[in-house]
Amino acid sequence: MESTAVRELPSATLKALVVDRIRGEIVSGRYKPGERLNESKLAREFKVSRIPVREALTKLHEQGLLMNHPRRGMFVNTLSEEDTQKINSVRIVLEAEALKLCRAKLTKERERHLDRLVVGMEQWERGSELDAAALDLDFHKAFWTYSDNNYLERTLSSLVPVLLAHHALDSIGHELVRWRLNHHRALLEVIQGTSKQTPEEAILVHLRIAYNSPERFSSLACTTIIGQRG
Amino acid sequence: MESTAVRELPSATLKALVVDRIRGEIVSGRYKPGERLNESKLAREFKVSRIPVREALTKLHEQGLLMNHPRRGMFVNTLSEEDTQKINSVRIVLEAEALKLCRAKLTKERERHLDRLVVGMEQWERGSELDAAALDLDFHKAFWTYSDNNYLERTLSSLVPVLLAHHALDSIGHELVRWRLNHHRALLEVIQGTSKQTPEEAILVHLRIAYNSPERFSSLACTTIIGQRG
DNA sequence: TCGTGTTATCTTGTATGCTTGATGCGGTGA
DNA sequence: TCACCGCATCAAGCATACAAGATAACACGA
Repeated sequence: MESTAVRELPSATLKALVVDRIRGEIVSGRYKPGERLNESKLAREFKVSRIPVREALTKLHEQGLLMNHPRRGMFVNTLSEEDTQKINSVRIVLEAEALKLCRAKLTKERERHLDRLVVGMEQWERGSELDAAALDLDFHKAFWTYSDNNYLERTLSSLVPVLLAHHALDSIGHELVRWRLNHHRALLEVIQGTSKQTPEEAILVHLRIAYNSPERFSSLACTTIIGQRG
Repeated sequence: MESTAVRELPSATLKALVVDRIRGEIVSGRYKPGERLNESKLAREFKVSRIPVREALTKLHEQGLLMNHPRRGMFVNTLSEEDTQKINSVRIVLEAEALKLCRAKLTKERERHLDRLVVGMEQWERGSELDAAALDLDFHKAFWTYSDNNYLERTLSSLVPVLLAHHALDSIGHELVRWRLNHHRALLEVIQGTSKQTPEEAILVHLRIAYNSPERFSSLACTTIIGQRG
């Protein structure tokens, strides 16, 4: 257990370092869903006291990566199929909104930046799935930012990364990852206004590449029953 | 300074009590926007150690009620006009979605509950503005819950209460508060499907009662310029 | 008089030790 | 044999103590 102590790069605060470290362990799969995280044990492991660890755990809890069983401890959150669908259902609404706003506020510079990100993804070859997830997230975060509404951005940032933390993209296979990465070109076309799809359609198609029924807990799943009012 | 110690009602954890207490002080306006909150001072005031206070502050920070200037302390967040508009712009999208879902998942029992809440608001007479805000929030939280998507509910819960924490309803006058409370009947009719308004229209009208241009940073503000695609 | 460097002091960040509540095991009785 | 009660054990919650960064005031020099 010669786990590198956390003090290496002297950064702002130990808490932040521990947060990054633990998140990394979860995302990379070393801490598995359902596993219990012991404060003292982590403190010994990271060579810090329990306080920064404790605060890091509560932060990750707020972000939804951990479950808290009071006076019992923190557990790595296990995301059920329904949870994933519910998150994606909210995501559809918010990302569609972000696409519209990004389209309305687009500048040449922003367009170039988004294009660079898309090209980067199209050039992805046989890299690791983790890299793919990172590239994916980079693009999404970029157009969230370009919505010019930082609350929209913040909301999406607190919602979406959890999905990627559970290896959602691992199991869908290499060619699907490839397809998904390429599909960001379609999103960019929506932003540029050169697409025939509505933002809702585009983001729905985009999510369907990696998930089953991502719209299941959204109003899109109800409109056929209820009528076209919504 | 005879501030009641916090140990009165023996609840789950001191941290939770301190969170509620501080949030109350902010909402009630005793801690003013921009004011600095001193850990030690609060600890003495509440007769607890700094740890629960510290953790409470970080929690309120995550919720957006406080700003954190690292190694400097926590400050009561000051919400600009733009911030309010940005939050409301996200809120429109999410609450419209919640209305649609609630409509699709409506049961007799839920309908009765929502109706009771509306009646309660219609009977509000010359109570304090704080009570009005509480009633308001109760109704909204109810139909968030009835969307049957707890992630949608959580997202709204992390976004909306901040608005009410800054006396947004104080300055709009008694008759406007009355009007706003009564307008929840319109939202209920949307949920019941007996309204001629779309959910988006209804929630937009609803927010316009208390706020200026709540849609300013949403796609609704862009459609007239960009076209009817969105 | 103004600007800069130094220091005093305050406050957050971190460490360690104690308390309390929860869990699980073993013993006892039916 | 099974159910229930008590006790040992352990980890989270909390308190106290220490360290380090930041601010602001003051003094000194230009």
